[in-house]
Amino acid sequence: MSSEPRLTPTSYIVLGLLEAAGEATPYDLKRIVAISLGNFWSLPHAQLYAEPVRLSKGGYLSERREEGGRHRRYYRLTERGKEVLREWLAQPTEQMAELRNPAMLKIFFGADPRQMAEAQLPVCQAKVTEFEELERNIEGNVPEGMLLTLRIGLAHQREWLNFWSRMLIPGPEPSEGD
Amino acid sequence: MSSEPRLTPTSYIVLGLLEAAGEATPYDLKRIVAISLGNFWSLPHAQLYAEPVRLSKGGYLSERREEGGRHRRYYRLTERGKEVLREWLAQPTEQMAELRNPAMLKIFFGADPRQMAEAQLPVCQAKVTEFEELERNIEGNVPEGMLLTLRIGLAHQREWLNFWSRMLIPGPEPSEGD
DNA sequence: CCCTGATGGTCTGCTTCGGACCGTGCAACA
DNA sequence: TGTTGCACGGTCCGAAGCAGACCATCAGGG
Repeated sequence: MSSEPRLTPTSYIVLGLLEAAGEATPYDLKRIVAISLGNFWSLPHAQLYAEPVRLSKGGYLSERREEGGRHRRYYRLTERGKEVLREWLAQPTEQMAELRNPAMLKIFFGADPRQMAEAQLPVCQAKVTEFEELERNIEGNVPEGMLLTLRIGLAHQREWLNFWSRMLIPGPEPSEGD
Repeated sequence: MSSEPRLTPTSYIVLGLLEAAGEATPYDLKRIVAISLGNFWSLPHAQLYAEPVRLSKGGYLSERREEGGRHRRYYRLTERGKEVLREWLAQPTEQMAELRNPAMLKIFFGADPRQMAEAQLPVCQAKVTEFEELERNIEGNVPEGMLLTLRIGLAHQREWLNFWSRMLIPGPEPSEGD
């Protein structure tokens, strides 16, 4: 009864989504991810097809197949699945996020911050706006946790916006030669 | 120069580090990463051994081997390596960072924010302190880009600190004793 | 001279990534 | 009324990244 396949973050994402959805196909999961979780934890859609297979084998999910044209797979949590999800949720973690921004990496190695800012600012601004709208739309009719994640996401996005904006302020000459 | 291996972020990290270092062994790179870049873009040390091999094959690095006991490999940028690095640095990118904080993921799926905050706060606080010290120590004697990345890293870390602190403020009761 | 621990390096198995590619059915339109 | 195109739903694969066990060299002290 111990670890058959080990459970990774991806596993818990699938479990978590299925708990909320009740029963769903990978395609459903894919769409849900696209409008929610994907904002801060993206994954290739192929994993949402592969992972449930692994989880079924481990007894965490039950599977039901459609007979008709597209043999859709419907997945649902088993008791065991619910249990491991509950345990995971109750287990605090000290792991922290990394920044991993490609533009930042370039700056670290000496790229021109202004040039990066010019590319980053528009997308960054768009993200902020998007998140703000999203927040307004979901406030009140969505679990508290999702709101919190959106808010912290927004806070970070604003921090980036701030950073990139500052890069563009025509400040003390970018001294070519000193 | 046939079958080029494609250049990934990891590749550019190695190239970038080598440009600064001149010549270095993977072990050198590993130590450099540990105290600088690793703060916001970590990688398993094994990659710092594997990647230079790939890069050498592609003609981006030259390799010199020690004769003695540990056949250390010393790497150095070739002209070609310098060139692709320069190109990469000059190329702005719109890609943005993801948040990917495991604690946040749990909260998204309904975990108790306070409980997570209790685990996150101490490490988070420690990071902030560490970064602040680091900033004081390197200010002035390090390339501008590295300072900038440290500063934005610090800003984000503070944002997290803020977030987790707020979670702990004894606010509208979620029942404490159950 | 052996033990221990730091230094320096290799290997392996699995997960994740990215994207190409494949059927099915519907809808536009010639 | 067929054909074409495209959105939907899904599969597959190779390459890159991750985690961590493990190995090999060397120095110093008992």
